[in-house]
Amino acid sequence: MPELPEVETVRRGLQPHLEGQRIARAEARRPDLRWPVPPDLVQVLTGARVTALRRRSKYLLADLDRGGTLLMHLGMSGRMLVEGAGLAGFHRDPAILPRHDHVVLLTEAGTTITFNDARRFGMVDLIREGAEHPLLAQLGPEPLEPGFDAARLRAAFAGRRVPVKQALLDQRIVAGLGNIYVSEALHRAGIDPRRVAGRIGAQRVAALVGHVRAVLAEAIAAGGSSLRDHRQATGELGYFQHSFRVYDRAGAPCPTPGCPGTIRRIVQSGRSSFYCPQCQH
DNA sequence: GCTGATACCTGCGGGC
DNA sequence: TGCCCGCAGGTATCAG
Repeated sequence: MPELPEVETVRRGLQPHLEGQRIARAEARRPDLRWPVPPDLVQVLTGARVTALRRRSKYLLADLDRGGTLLMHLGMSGRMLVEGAGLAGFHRDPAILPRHDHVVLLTEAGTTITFNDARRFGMVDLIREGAEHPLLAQLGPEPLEPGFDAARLRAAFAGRRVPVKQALLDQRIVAGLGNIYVSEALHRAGIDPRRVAGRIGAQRVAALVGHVRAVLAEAIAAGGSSLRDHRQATGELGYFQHSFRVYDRAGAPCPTPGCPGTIRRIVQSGRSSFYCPQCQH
């Protein structure tokens, strides 16, 4: 499910309920996620106060006052549900099955925070104090921060013979992009997703950087995209899917003014790409 | 080192 | 109505 905008939306929804709160009780109900939940997770979390809730790429990181960090990834179908005190009026979607509640945290304020993931592609792990987690070690720059610029992206593309679509999905090149926003950014930039990454000119790479930033910022402002699974932490829907120009719009007219093209779906590396053959080159 | 294919797991929608 | 198949927002691993 979630790409950077969805994870950031979840983080913002969770922040007031988790940051500064002490975890009164923790439960690890199902340890066999993509990577096994650490056997001491409950012991480490119980009684710890969350000092900060951060995001890095598509990962959520909750720093603990006793040292170490709780690391979470939502995979493709993961959700964070917030229920309990002060949330009157929130009703859990009955389609979210309790049997997929894998990790449950109860804060001292009486709020329950549940990691639910039907497909179990998500993960929950601990970063020990002073250690670096291997999943974070090789991540590229955050696309909304100054470290992501045209020079750096061009250098990362240099010599790469893979299609630009695939290169942008490589989290070592830029962290946080996924299938939806890569298609959207490439359409805005007028770049064919099949174009070889290392053969895109400097000007077009610079434009691409701007479009990546813009599409992510707009999606965050809209609360992310709600397709099959994504909900904000409070259960609300994001609405950026209504702004998709190409994603999941195969057969529709290209939205670029004056373009006579029709959006096409192709498969690259086993995943759908959507683009306009008329205005993306 | 780079690239493409595959696997992981479950739910949903479309076609028959 | 029920069954089967393909597809889905991610990422690590393996073979070539």
